[in-house]
Amino acid sequence: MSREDGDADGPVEIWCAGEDWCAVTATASLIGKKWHPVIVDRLLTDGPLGFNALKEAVDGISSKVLSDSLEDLEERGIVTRTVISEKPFRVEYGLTERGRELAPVIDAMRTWGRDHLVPADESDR
Amino acid sequence: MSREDGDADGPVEIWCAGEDWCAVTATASLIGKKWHPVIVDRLLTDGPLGFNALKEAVDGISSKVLSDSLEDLEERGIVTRTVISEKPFRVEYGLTERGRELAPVIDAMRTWGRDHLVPADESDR
DNA sequence: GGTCGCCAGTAGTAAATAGTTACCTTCCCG
DNA sequence: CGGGAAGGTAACTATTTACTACTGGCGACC
Repeated sequence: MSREDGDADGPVEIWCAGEDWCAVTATASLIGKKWHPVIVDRLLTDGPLGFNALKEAVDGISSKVLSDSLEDLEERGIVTRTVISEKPFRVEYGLTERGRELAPVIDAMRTWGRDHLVPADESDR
Repeated sequence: MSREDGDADGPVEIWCAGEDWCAVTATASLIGKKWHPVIVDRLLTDGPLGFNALKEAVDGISSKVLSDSLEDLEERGIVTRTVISEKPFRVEYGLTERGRELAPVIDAMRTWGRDHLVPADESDR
């Protein structure tokens, strides 16, 4: 199962049903997936990571979901998967340019979260 | 079923499992729901809307999903549901201050989408 | 040369989310 | 009175996402 990169070097084709193209809907279909933003965030912060290192970094995700998510993100040209060594089989996940440009989105999310959400155990209610 | 507003006037309590609080994960759990960003976008753009007007604006969503989404967003203090008139029963959905502050996130999403995604029918492949 | 643990995942299944179709109630208009 | 708009709900199906386990290669230790 060699994940084909296909159109990873051009804009991803997504059609937003309805009268006109909707960038918000399209973007939501990419990062509106619970774990995708965190994965991208960790890759932005901690640079290229191996599978298990990324799993640790994301903290709470399962192997399967991470695997599926990475496959999805790779297909969409956001994440790169590089085989570093064959014999002691090692891979590294990183971001494409397109992925790195998601930084403002992730950052806006973090800012909003910091301002409007609180950890449950710190609450005074 | 009077949707209780509860903690709509304070930060929502969400705990990000693991060693430290993660604002990105928490925010993703709120807006990482396919339609939530678009709903917020439309409310930001077109101001307060009635149920069916919002359904038209979002273009593609079903009554059920819109209903569920609005309930969810209301519980989290992002959307307000105001009964405008009782006898010819009319409601209006709008954004709270917290909801309005999602604007930068939505905007970043729209910008990214415009730069990196294209409508399917415009593609040359 | 066995077995411990690290690395990179799969398999199978459960739970959540989204979508479909149908239907309900109250008004207002003609 | 009949039909349409507003604002949904109910029941069911389909799809997606998530979780618990487990596999299998390789290297290091003993």
